[in-house]
Amino acid sequence: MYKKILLIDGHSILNRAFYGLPDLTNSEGVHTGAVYGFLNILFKVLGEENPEYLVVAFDRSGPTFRHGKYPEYKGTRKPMPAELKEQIPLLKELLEKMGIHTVSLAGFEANDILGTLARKSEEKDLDVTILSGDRDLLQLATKKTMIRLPKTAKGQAVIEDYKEEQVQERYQVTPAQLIELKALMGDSADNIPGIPGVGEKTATKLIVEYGSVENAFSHADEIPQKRARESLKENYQLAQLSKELATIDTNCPAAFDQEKFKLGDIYTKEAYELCRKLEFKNFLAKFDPAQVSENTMEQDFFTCSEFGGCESLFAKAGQAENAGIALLWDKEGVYGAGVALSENEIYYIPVEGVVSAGYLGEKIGRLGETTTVCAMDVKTMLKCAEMNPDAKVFDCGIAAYLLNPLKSTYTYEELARDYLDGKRLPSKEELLGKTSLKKAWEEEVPELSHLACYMAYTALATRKPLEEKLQETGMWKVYTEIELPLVFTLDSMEKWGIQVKGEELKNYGDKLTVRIQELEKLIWQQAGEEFNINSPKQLGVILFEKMAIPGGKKTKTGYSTSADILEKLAKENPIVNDILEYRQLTKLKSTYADGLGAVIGKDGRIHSTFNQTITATGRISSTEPNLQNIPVRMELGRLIRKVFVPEAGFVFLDADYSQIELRVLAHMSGDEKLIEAYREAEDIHRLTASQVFHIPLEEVTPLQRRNAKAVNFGIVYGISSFGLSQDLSITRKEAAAYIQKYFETYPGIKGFLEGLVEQGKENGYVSTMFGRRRPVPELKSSNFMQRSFGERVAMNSPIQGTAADIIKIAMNRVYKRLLDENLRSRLVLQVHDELLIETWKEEIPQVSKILEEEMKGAANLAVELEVDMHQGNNWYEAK
DNA sequence: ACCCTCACG
DNA sequence: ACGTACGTGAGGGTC
Repeated sequence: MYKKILLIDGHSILNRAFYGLPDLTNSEGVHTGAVYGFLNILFKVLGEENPEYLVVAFDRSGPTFRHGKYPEYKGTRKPMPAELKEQIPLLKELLEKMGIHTVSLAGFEANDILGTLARKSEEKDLDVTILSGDRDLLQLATKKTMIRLPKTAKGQAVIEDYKEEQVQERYQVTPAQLIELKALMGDSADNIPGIPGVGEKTATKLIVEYGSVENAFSHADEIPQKRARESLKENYQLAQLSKELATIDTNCPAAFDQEKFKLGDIYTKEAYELCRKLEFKNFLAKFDPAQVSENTMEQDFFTCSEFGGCESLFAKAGQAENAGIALLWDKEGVYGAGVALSENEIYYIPVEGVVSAGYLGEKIGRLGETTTVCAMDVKTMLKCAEMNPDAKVFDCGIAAYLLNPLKSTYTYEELARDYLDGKRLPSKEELLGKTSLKKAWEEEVPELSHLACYMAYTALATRKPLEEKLQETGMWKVYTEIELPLVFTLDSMEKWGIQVKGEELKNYGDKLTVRIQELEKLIWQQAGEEFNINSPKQLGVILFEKMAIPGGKKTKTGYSTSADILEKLAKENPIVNDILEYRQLTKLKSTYADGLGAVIGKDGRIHSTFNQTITATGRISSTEPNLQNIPVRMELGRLIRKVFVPEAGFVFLDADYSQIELRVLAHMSGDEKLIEAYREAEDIHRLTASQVFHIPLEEVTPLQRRNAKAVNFGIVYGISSFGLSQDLSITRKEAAAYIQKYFETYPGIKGFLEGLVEQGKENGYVSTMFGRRRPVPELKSSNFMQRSFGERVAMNSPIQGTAADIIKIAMNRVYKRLLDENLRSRLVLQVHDELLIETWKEEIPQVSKILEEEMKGAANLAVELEVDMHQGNNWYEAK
């Protein structure tokens, strides 16, 4: 049994992986799909071959010796897409971290390196396997050298293997004669010229017969095919050149260093870290050889369970400048806390006896008076630990969100990896698996204490690097002046919640049910059978197949039955109308009547969660339940708002910004005409119509106003003629004409939006007025769709984000004034451009003033910020 | 787990 | 030629 060397054609395999797989990115927008695919193939082959030695060869940029012979060599190649190009250094880094030797050589292609190393390996009596996607390498096949070509056959990844024998079978010639074939045929991919009039069949015949180009030429007169005969005579020199170009140089100066090629342990810690960063979840297990315990900090963890110990721990913490705090809790209770004072003073405090949840909450709350409490999620902590809005806190989750708002989670192990030099900590799942906190606490699972300690440590340790990054990126002010105070504002809103009349909500739901059942019968009758109307699949079949309504396919999974499609069919098909009504009612019933009913607390109020680290633009979001999408546009749905009521003695004051995004656009673009328009207009859409269509204000028709409004929206969304045409049901041409007219009317807008795209391309991110950033990795995509999306995002995010910044500032100010002025009124909801205050009746004038002042004064724009305000005895009336 | 649909700004 | 408006969350169906 001979020892084996595996030689890999790096670019070729990466290339294959890139085009064969969907273009994956990790949550930071780094393209990783090709590297992932490369690893997949690598592991498969390593498993099958079990080589002693391994080398990956790469092409080098710049001309090779072949260009010296033929400058047009490979001249027709398309440039590599940016998503692929950026993965090359990534792959090299990964290979290096796996201890795999890579080679490239100026003036030579990877093929030459592979050929040279293959021959040298054979001389040392090694078996050789070459892994590549490039068939040119088949010329290297021998009895000891096998070429493996990964292929996709019927959707399945398979590898074709070629030794000398298989080449002969497949091509009827020896491996070396493949060069002769190529010399005659040429190769359009490499831009190697062939002999005109000679294709694969003729070339094969000639080489089978004569063995080489030279011999064929010397017997040219004997060639029966006239065209080939004359062409070869005429182009003999060209064929010789092509042969030189096609020949892999097996004597290039690639060093054979057996020691370096030796395959060691590729499952290194460094490789593991990189795989984590790239989010190759499927490979992590492979790379994770007991490194957790090697990297453990657990010797520095202490448990502090006695009352006296806890007292002195918090006393000590109170002297420190910073303390990392992690509270372990869920809806059922508080189980313990982690307290980190330094790298080797990390404590776990289980809830037990006098060390109760209340005790811990109070201690942590107090701590914030003297020491900066660093935590992963301060708002959640505030649910147990009471703190004033002026308490000293640092929220690592929010800091990390600002630095990259595109991630879906901000867990401590990710923060440790990203901000503590790749430090690898075990995740909650790794520590506890699917065990609940409660169960782990009851059974005194030691990993529960580790979890608390790791979290507390990370919160403490990441503070400094996070703060530095925020300073560097110019987001420190956004963090300290907007986001951090907002934690307390939102916490207060969540705690107050909003009162909901459960009885009335139920009645509303029951009324819906009556009508829903009527509609159901009606629809089934018309369809001629009973089916699940809620199933788009079944509905599609009924409408477009059984009833043969013309409307056609849309999605890849079947027929589209979305409202905008159905609306077009409603006129001629009564069933469609009923379906639309049915849809509307079931939505109201399930999501709102039933959905909201299920989350009314024992206090008769709904306590939504306002998430501060979700959106890409800086908006907040609302969950469990979502109170930011309560119906308003349709009257029937709007009625739901009547069940949202203030407590006795209070009324609702609702204040919303008027067209805040358009005003932000006017300000940020500095477009004089639009700014001027806002200064004089009471109806901006109407004025836009008048200016864009060059007609007097009084003559603007409702349709023209509607169109202008749609264009105004479109501009904010990152206009495209297609999107506008869809919205207005007009042709793209017409839509494009509107846009053009708009830009002519407001010349500053066009330049501004283009500038945003430019900035996005140059910096990789766009920014709001206050410095909040949004990365836009899609701008670099070579895919038209993705790039266009990136452009729209670059245009929209600064506008939406600035509006979000402004209302956040207003919320903080309103919240602070309500506190400072000792008012009973309280902020209860935010819906992006709207604030709802549960207002003590006697305080109405004062609260109105506060809302007006703080909302208008939140930002100083070239255009006034306008606020509409209403009051009422429920949310319906107040809107 | 993922898609479709639809509620909001 | 590509096949879209920007930002969310929830419920139901399907696999």
